Amino acid sequence: MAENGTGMPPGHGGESLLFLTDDQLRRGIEAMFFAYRGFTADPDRILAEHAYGRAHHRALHFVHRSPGTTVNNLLNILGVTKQSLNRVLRTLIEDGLVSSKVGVKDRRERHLFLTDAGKELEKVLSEAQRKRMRAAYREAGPEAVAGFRKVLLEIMDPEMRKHFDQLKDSM
Amino acid sequence: MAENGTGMPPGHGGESLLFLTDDQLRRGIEAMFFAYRGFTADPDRILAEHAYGRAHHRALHFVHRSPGTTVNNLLNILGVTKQSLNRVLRTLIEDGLVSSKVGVKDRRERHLFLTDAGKELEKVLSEAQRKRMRAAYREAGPEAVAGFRKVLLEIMDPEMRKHFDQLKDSM
DNA sequence: CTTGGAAAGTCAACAAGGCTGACATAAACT
DNA sequence: AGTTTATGTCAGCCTTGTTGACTTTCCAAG
Repeated sequence: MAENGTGMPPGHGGESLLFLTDDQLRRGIEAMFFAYRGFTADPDRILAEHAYGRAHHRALHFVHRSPGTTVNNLLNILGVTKQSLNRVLRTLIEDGLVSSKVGVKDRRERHLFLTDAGKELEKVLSEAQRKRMRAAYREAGPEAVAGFRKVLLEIMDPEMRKHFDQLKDSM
Repeated sequence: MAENGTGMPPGHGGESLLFLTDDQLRRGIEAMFFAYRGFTADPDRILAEHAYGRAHHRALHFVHRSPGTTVNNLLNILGVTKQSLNRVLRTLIEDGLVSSKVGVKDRRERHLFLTDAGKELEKVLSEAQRKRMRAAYREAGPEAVAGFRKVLLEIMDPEMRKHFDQLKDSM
C-alpha cells in the first residue's frame, strides 16, 4: 500500500512529483467539490427568487454567449437530452426571456436569442457569479489564475474542450 | 457600457489588472462549468453500473475521509437536509457499504464507517477520479496546480472553507 | 427527578431536472 | 418520392433535493 499514484516508488523522480501524490490529488478533488458549491451559490439564490433553477441559468448563459445559436448546438454544449432542454427553454420562451426564430437558410432550425428581459436576468446572474470570481482572482493573483485556467482545461473532456475553445472565437 | 468589472476605467491600474476583466471572468466561469463535467464524468459512469448516484459517491467519500463521523457532521459538510442524506445513507447501509454505530459518549449519535465492500467501491470511484486529476496535474505542472488550488480556496464560501481546512488535519 | 431540547430517524408529499421511448411535423437532401 | 434531420411534445420514470409533522432516544439543566 502507501500507493502514491505516480506509479513510481516514493522518493524517486528528481523533478519533485510530490504534487501528484494521492493525498494531493484527493485534496484537489475536495477543493473542486467545495469550490463548485460556492461557484453556484450566488446565482442559485437569485434563481430561487424567480422560480428558476440552474438549468435555466445555463441556457441563459449560453444563449447570451452565442446569440442565434440553434437548439441542437445548445444540446451539444449542455450535454442533456432535447426533452430536458426543451422543458427549460419552453418556460424561458413563455416567460419572455428567450425568443426563438425560424432559420432562414434551414427553416427547420430555431435560432435562440435573449429578449431584453432575458438579457436583464442574465446580467444579474452573471454579475453575481463574476463578483465572487473577481474577488477570488484578485486575492489569488494573476499567476494563480493562469494556473487555475490551465488545470481546468486539462480536466475537461476533449469534446467539452472543443466547445470551450469554440466559444473563445466569439469573444 | 464596456464595463470591465474592476470599477476602474480601462487602461488604469499599473499592476495589469487585465485578468480581472469581465471577459476573463466569464471565461473562468465557463471553464469551471466544462471542467466540473469532466471532473464527475468518470465516477458517474461507475456509479451508474451500481445503480448509485453522485450523492452516494459524496457520502462514501466523506465517510472514508473521516471514519466515525456523525450524521450531523456529514450533513454540515454536504449541505443537504437530513432527509436527503438519510435516504442515501439508508441504501448504503442496507447494501452493506456503510456501517452505523451508536455513539459511546453520546448514544444518540450514529458514527459512520465504511465496510470492506464500501472501501472497495470508494477506492474504485476515487481512483477513477484521481486518474483524470493526475493527468491534468501532470500536464499543467506544479506551479499551475498551486494556482489552481489557490483560486479554488478563494471561491469557497467561508463555511465550506472551514470544513475543507478541518479535513486537512486528518490527512 | 423531571422536563426541555438536541440528535436522529421516519413518513408523506412535492419539485427540479435528469432520463428513455414513441410519435408528429416540417424541411432538407438524395 | 423517399430518407434523413431538426425540432417539439407526450408520457412515464429516477435521483436528489425540498418542507412539514411526528416519534424515539437521551443528555443536561433546572
